[in-house]
Amino acid sequence: MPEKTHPAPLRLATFLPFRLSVLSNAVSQRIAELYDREFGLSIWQWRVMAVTADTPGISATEIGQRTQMDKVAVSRAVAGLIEVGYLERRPSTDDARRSNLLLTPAGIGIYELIVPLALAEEAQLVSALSNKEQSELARLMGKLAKAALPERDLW
Amino acid sequence: MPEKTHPAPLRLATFLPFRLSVLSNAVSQRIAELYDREFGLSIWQWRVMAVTADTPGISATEIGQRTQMDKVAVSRAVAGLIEVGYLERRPSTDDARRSNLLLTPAGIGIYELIVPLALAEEAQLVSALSNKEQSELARLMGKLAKAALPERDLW
DNA sequence: ATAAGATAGTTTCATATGTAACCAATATTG
DNA sequence: CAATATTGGTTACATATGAAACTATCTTAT
Repeated sequence: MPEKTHPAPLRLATFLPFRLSVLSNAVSQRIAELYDREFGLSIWQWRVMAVTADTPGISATEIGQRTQMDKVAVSRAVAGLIEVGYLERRPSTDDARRSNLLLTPAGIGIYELIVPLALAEEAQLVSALSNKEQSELARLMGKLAKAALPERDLW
Repeated sequence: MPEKTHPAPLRLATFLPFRLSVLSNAVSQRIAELYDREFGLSIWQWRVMAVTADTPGISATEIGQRTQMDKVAVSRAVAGLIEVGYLERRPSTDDARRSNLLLTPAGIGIYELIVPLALAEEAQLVSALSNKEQSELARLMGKLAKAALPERDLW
């Protein structure tokens, strides 16, 4: 006689999507608070600054790809940064739809202020892990990311 | 003569908070779409159902603790679930402020439909990892979580 | 050269979300 | 046993966010 089939167990606390979400939220919130409190920046604005610092003259679309932000979010973040004078928009000469985006000197100043704080925050976070564990985590996350969004290739 | 001090490098693509956020969002979005498309449920409603299934008679506050949702989010998710008939609210006899929450038979039915799908989604996600890698990931995430939110203890 | 897409980016609108104010009930304190 | 503080939970309001519509420019095909 067959056993009664038990419904498969699902404990939220061990369910990967849940754990990932909670962990990510906790981390994001911590650093978001830092950016906001100290510099009045949203996380989105910070991301835009980071890629723009890395690639001056980048376009909004490219920013979207690099940061995984949709174009509306990019548009808003860019507008806000221009508003406060951290970003400059230059019309592209060869395509009038595009703009080339650059950090202003003020933006660069802020950026260089934030970077060490952000890295320190990250360092504190991962300080619970050994170096080997850190790189292992990075590797596993990479694999997961590939499984979760095979279309886009990120890292 | 001292070297010019270079600003510390920060590449978004290797910055843990960023990677975590992108990965978590990608995963959450996939499963959110599943819950919504097939059952008209939000992720928050699903979480509430999951812990209520696990602990019938649970209170809203306890749900908040177990799911890391704030009380407003819990309130709204509960209201929605009652609305569609998946959840029942019973006034607690010993404390008139509390309610005891239970899945209705309909709610249980839906829950048992969702569980295998959710587990399958998770399984597909982690299928890129060996068993050893999976448990290692879980372990490392646990450590990180402890570092990121030492106050609350989750897992 | 021109019509029919496609692309870059912004604006609009509807919904989701978080914070603070709030109500009711219980617990605490003098 | 009042007065006060605390807790469980909801409501109201202000802001954030995403989808779709829109504008302007560029590309492609005829």
